[in-house]
Amino acid sequence: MNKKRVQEKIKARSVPFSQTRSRHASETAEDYVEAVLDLIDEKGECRVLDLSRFFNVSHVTVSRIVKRLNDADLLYTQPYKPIELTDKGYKLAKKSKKRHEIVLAFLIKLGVDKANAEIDSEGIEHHVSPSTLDAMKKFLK
Amino acid sequence: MNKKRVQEKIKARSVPFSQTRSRHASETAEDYVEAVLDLIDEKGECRVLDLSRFFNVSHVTVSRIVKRLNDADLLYTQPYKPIELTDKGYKLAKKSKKRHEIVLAFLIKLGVDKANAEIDSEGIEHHVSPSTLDAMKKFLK
DNA sequence: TTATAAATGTAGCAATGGCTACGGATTATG
DNA sequence: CATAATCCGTAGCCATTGCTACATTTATAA
Repeated sequence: MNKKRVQEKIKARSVPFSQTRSRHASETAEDYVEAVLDLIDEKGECRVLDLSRFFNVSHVTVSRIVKRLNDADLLYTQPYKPIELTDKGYKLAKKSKKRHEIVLAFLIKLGVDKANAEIDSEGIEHHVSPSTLDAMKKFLK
Repeated sequence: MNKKRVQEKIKARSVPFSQTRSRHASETAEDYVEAVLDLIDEKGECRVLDLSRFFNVSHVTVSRIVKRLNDADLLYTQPYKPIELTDKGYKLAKKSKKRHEIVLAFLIKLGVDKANAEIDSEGIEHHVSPSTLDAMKKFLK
């Protein structure tokens, strides 16, 4: 096999990595809108400090990310006020939450203990294609 | 429920996120040593440009990461020379590769098409606890 | 109402992982 | 062996996500 051909073969294997990188980019947004949805559900409103506790990061980290997601029209925030979801953010949150629940239920049905299933599902949910999600749903039935 | 109790409840849910963040930190290292192992296997040696093609990133990105992994004693590199794995790097690579293969085989057996299984397994493999990996192995039998 | 506590914002630092542009080193080829 | 092609290093930019320290705003309580 000549050199060019080898290089093309190597390049061809890069697709999963490019995809994974692009999924990483949306992870934060998905986690945050999902958390906002949960927190509003559970305590009536969502504050910067609630998110900071929820993710176990400093309030500064949260506040910066919230600002960005506000600019991305995923949530709505004003200084010293509770955080709310936009329509776009709400839809994304619902979708992420659903996917997260399916992955968690899937792992548990697969035989994983609850503690590990909760940890792993959080990492895995962002890397599940519609095709894999379907397969998990079928397995659950 | 009083305020303190609510805050503790929220904080308790942060564990999966902390875990996921710490797993993210080792993702790059695992991907790189695994790639080095594969590339040495396939073309006899591993060069910066091979990795750059493999991951579809610039050679600069690769070169910086390679330097860091060299400092972390995972691989061995000298200017303008091929990259080799240290013992520590080799062990990590073998372990990652094995885990990656199991996740991929698992997804395929679950009914996911090969293309999506390859993409998803790359993202998922870094978020699979030993417990989940065991469950996948059992499913494969 | 005023003092304190709690919540949030801002400034600024570090590490990581993207990039382009440029130049030096090495290898291949005529 | 000289020149071209390829490989790789360095400088320096950006975005993201951590952090501490300090300032400001809002809420609570004396």
